Amino acid sequence: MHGAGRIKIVDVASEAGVSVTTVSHVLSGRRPVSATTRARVEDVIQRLGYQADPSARGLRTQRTRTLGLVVPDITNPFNTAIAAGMQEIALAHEYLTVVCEAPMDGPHLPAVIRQLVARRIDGIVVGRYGATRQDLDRITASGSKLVRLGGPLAPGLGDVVRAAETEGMYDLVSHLVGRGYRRIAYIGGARGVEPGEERFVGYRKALEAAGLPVHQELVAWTSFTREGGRAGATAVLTATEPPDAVVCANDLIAIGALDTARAAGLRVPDRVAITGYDDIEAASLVSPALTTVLNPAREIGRSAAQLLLDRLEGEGSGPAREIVLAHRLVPRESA
Amino acid sequence: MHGAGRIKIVDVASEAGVSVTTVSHVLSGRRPVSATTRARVEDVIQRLGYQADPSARGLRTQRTRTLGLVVPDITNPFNTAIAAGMQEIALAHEYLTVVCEAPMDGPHLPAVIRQLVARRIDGIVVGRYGATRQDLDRITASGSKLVRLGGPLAPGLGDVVRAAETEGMYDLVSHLVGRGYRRIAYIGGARGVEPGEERFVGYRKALEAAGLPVHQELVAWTSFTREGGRAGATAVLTATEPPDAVVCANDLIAIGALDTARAAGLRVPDRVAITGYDDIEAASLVSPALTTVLNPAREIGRSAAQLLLDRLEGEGSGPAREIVLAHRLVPRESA
DNA sequence: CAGGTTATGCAAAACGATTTGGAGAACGCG
DNA sequence: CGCGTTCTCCAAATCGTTTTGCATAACCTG
Repeated sequence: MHGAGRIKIVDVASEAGVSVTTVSHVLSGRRPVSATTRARVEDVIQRLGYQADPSARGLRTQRTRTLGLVVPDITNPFNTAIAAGMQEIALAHEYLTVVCEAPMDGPHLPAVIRQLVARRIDGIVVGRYGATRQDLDRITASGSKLVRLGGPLAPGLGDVVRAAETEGMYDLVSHLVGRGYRRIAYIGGARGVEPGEERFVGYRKALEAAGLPVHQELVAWTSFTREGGRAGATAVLTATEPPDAVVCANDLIAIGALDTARAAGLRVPDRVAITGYDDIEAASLVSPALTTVLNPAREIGRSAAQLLLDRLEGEGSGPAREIVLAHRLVPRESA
Repeated sequence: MHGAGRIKIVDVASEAGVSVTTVSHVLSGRRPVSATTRARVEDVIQRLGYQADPSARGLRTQRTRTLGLVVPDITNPFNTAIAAGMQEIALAHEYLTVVCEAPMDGPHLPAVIRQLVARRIDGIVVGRYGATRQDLDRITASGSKLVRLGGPLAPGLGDVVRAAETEGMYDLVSHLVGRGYRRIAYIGGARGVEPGEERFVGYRKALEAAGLPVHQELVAWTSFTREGGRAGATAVLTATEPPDAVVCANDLIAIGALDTARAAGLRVPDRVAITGYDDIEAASLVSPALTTVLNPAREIGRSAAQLLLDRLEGEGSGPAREIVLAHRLVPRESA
């Protein structure tokens, strides 16, 4: 019924003919143990399948060997790819990863952070959204290590991992220029939303570098949805001198733009090229398949976990660090 | 730095002028406490923001107040929707949810299960895939509660939650019949894979019920991919007497079938209707948008968590239970 | 071989909660 | 008023580790 006789460290000790102290030391390596003793103990551990009780260990060490990830939407594949990356690194170090959903609407974030802190989660990765200074402070004040996904690098707010949005868009637009496109329009999502702004900067810089002007009538701001893409595309495609390419701030917008182009009878990419950003699954499933840019989400997760583990296993303090990861261009049919 | 002075139960006790025992009792309600004392203690708890240390509590109670979900692919939105549903219920009971990825290839599953069991996770939900009897036994033997997503209801193997695949497909095909389609083809994924087989049964039964024959030349078996859909559609659409509708075992197959139809110049749904199954995000993004069936993943997660909590908080034993959830037809443009 | 290191292992004290056997107070009843 | 019940609350034991102060044993070094 109730796990009958789960073996404990004293069982291992007596079976191996040593004290529990010694077993603990071969486990942690905090004090030297002779090679022969160590071998005997390890053999017994193996044979009995001993695993330290995490609660007992946690009580003593004040550590849970657990990493947390907080995201606004757990069903978004980006976020889960980040989680998968974290788990990959964490499991190798015998850490568990818990991913928590804290939707943007309402005060979910503080509540979830409180939960994680109360649980003594060793390291917490906070996704990119409205985390207040107070929320983040609560994490660091509790002794948990913090990594943010994006945002400025500030002392006392943990390390940062982010993707090179600006550079990714720069590469994409340069790619289009290289393929001969000259009048390149831009459809952005809502103004002022961080990743979107950075992408727009990349767009401007790429045009600049190619000696092309930024036509005001060729940039439209809408929302990060398919509907927004439709609206933006109508605006941009009806310009007095229409564009030969439309780059969109994300894939959903691009799919909307595809709708408008199809409705208008414009063949893609022959008459007009359309590109997305993020490489969501649907990007490769629509037709023509979208040329887009891949967000290195899994790699972001790996890096974040590694940063946390460095702080936890190695020196806890030290200056805040930032890791910037490159995006990857994914050329497909739509350009 | 290190959480400075986290308050413990003795702090609460002294502040409230009672013993720690009393505080514990008002927390657990295992022994009566006078109304006035209870009020005073609860007030102090509130004011000081006391939260019991989970390790200490876990050490004593042998419980972690944590639920686990094991899935083959964490980036699959189905699986994360299940996780979201679990978390919704779990959080309300102050339980945490951890979701672990154990890919199908290789012996990941036993390793992950070992991890969870070693961590004393109170309840574990195992997704639908090759879990051996031995894997599952390890869970129940450890004292953790088990819920499986699909599979037969067997004593000693925990409770089961599953979606009504057969009925879902039955409804879909009946829907087509109701709209006047008569020669309805079927493209299945690999033979012998459980959910696929059940869906095929639903297809057969629906035709039967409508008094329509199952034409052998109108059913094709391929793989659960877009490529499979293309191949299956070519086979089925070139039958001597072509179908007026093609139902596919999942959305990816349907998207592939859409490709073939488009390539052959067959307008959808005018010349031929095409339907999917699962309602992945892309189903609504392709054009024409796919008529499909929604897998109640979030609801599955909720039910699974509820089953576990029932066992954990209420009576632990009792006969194995099974919850079957209905699918929901999502009519869109492709039919 | 004396004296000083270094290796090795033990016993006991934490860690912070829950739970149990009782002690003392309050109360009802004859 | 005496006695038994019921309310309250307390002190102490317990959960399974890690860690620290010591006691040996083993090993150099001159």
